[in-house]
Amino acid sequence: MPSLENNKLYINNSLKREKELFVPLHSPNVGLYVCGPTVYSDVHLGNCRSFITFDMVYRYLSHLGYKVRYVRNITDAGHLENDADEGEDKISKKARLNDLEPMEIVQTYTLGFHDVMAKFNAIPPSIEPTATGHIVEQINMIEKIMEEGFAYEINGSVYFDVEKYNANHNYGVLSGRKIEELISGTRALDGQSEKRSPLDFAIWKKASPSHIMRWKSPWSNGFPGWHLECSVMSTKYLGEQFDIHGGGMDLKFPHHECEIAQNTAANGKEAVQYWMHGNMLTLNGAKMSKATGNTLLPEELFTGNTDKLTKGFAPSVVRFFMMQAHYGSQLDFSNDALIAAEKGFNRLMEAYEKLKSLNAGDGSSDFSIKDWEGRCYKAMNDDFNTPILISHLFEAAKFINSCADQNSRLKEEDLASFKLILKAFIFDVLGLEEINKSEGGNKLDEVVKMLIGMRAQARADKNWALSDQIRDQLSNLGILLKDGKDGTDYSIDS
RNA sequence: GGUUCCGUGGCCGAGCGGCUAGGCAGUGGUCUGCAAAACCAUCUACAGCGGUUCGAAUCCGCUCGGAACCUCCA
Repeated sequence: MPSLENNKLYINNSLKREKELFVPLHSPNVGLYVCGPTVYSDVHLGNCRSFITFDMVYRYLSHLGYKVRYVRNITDAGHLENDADEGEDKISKKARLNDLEPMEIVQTYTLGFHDVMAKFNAIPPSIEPTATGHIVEQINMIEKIMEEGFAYEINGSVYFDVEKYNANHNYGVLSGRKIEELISGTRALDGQSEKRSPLDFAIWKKASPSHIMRWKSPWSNGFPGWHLECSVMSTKYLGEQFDIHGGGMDLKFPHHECEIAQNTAANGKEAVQYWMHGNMLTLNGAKMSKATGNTLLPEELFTGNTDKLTKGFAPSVVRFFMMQAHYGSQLDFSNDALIAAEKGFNRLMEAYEKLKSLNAGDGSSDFSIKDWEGRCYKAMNDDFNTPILISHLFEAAKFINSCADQNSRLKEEDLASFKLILKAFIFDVLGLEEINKSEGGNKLDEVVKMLIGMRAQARADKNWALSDQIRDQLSNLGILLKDGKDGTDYSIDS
């Protein structure tokens, strides 16, 4: 493993639109902020891809030896449903419709989110702050932005003055949008707006009488604008300047653009060094979206209980499927692709299992572990190129199989480091998990081994009828026997 | 309409000027009592048309097709 000083990690910085050498502000400490979910309904698989992507990023940075403070928020207020003026807070609305406390909604879906993340083997962030837990800080930031002259109050609401900000700063640095085009492209200039410009966005909204979620502020009883919470919480926990900010591609504009404006307006400098954007998971060629019903819930995926799938898939298989594509590329979800991924995943895991019981050969090795390790790091250092890493893992699998068939060999010390490196990349970095062979506990394993023993005897007696019967009946149960040179192994179809 | 991006073999997906990943599926072998697994070998590509270059899937232009964002979204 390369040392922190020697490792050269390149990150595709969305802000610069090019790969840049990653140099943390305060190495070995790294600050990572990722936009979390709005907890007003179940997370779908598209949401999960983003979080799994940044889980991988967090894992790799940690693996390299960085001390990462990983902050991912829970949006539990302030997320308006539509245009800022008429919009209702999503959580507030859901609570009103179901006659529940907003915090009941928040609790339900936060727990659901955590449950799904755990199934995907995502490591919880170091800090998971909520918007409602940081109202005071948000009010403070609004005051600061106002003091700097980049926001104005009208009727108890406070708006960020985009045009004023743009006079000395660049509103559009991230998204590549030009303010003039934004103005001309704005629809619904129906004169209802109290904002000075349609581009301005709310950082504090006065609550309408029906709005349940409200807090006292110098301007009104109201609630914070959605974009504000991320600026506030990232600043609070990671400082006015920090290393990496991640999120889905769809958040680039306006959310991230507004975050940049807020931070810069309040603190006079850009907060984020490297912006990373995960691309969309599509279904039938279009982005997953609750609004259109084009979604897949993790639960449907695990159980196969949906007409979009022919069977259920283990969370690790789905994770592996996602890792086979680069995080920056759009990925289309399909049953066929999942089945192919599952087979590949199983092959990789079986090779890893084989490696555990591999014997070292004497003399030299037929495979340069050191070179191979270098290639693995090179792939990950090139903007977290997990598909390339996986291709190297399959190369390793091929070699393991060859050793198991005694066509190749590996000397003692190489074998030891091979095991360590492969384990690190499969489990620590990619975050995959072995699908438990013996779901019914160890007893199933023992029973299968017993049957394998009986079959071996039958084969020795040339009792093919019996040996095939054992094999076929196990096969019908989804237990596949695999005859190798050193006896019989088995795998269980999920 | 504007902004960002993409079109790779039967399918999924890397590569982003020369060395033409990987997985799944296919084909031919080896092994095996047979089969599966495993191993070895192997066939299908770079949307179209121009241009730059000694050389392009990779750069430039145009055409066609698709996506995300410009309302909420991971």
